[in-house]
Amino acid sequence: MNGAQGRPLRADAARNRARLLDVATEVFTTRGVGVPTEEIARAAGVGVGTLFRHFPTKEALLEAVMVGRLESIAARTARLAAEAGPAEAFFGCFRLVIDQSAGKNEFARALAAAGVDAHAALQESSQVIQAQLAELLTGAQQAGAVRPELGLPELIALLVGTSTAMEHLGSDPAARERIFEVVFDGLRPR
Amino acid sequence: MNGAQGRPLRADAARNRARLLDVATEVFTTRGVGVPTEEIARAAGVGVGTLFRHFPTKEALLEAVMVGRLESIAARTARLAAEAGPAEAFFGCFRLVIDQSAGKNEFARALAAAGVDAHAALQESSQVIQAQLAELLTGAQQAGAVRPELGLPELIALLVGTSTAMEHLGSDPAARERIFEVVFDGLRPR
DNA sequence: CGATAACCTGAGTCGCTAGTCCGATTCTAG
DNA sequence: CTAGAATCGGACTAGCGACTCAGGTTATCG
Repeated sequence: MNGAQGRPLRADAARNRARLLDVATEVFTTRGVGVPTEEIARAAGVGVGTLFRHFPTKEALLEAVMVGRLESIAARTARLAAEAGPAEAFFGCFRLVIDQSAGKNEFARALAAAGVDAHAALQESSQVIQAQLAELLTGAQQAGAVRPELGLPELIALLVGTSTAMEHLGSDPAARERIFEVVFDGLRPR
Repeated sequence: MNGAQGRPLRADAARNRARLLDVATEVFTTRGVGVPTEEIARAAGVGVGTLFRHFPTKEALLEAVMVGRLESIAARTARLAAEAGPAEAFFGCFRLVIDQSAGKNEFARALAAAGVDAHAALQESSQVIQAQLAELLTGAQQAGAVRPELGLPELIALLVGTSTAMEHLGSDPAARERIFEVVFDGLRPR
């Protein structure tokens, strides 16, 4: 994550940075991006100054959190894609992305709203995932498991949409499953 | 909307109120709820004082905008439901709600975030629509056009999700149509 | 065990925005 | 046309939250 630029962080600094990221991920995900920075600093047991030393901007903190989540998703997706046939891999990854994306939509909005559409680091991880998704999609399409007329933009829109639908459903597992059935059946060829 | 309480508004006051609502609807929908109140007042050609005279709170303004949109949707839904068979009515209203809901999701969030979940006026219009949707749903299910295991919560989640998916697609009509096909096919019985 | 550079702290600054207040400005009844 | 009540305008206040800085603290190296 921290590309090991220049010199290594001092031990306590590295600890604080990691703690900050953990807490921020937790807080932003469960309570939204509107939570004040000071509260995150307190929850991590450091002063605001420390937070801003590591992440010069609230936006930078959001971005770091986002990159972490994206990288985690990319890793799991890669593993899953290697272990299953085209159809299972595709639908399995669809589920995975949805399950891992609680609150992620709000992040993306906040970042998009705050100036540049997406910074370099973000765009990179994002493109890794998009490439994976594209490959899964064409694989599943060639296997006859997904409608051939769909492209990557539609897939992404459906992922975001399904994620939002799940957020509005609370955590009733049966209802979630019904949503998955609707979407998956709709994705299959006529 | 303004339930004709007490005395009628003075002519200029009524004009200003309507203008304010129009502008707010436009601005909030296209640029999000973060736009400062003062900007809305200026765009409507009045001072902030006037805005706050008519809507004592920014939240109240949001709510008024929301109620207006909900009422408009409810009216169109009712018309459409009366003029078509169960299946056409159901799918037609689904489209209608999606088309009319640009930016509405953000409203709902903002309101939910700002204190009480939904105020009286909002809840009323919202329940009108929910009742309509419930009726359309069971009608379509009895006609065998929609999977019988789906309930109103799932339908609403799908509406919100589809709306979000559309937002992420820009305005490419062909792609929008493909999303509709996926969702509609998924809604039909196995 | 110092010496020193890196790091931490948190009160304070700055900018932004929701909401107030009252003199100035219409509208409308008669 | 005129009184006067309703309405308007927009400078002003209050409060919040992102970000800074002048010390005090601590890891690390020789």
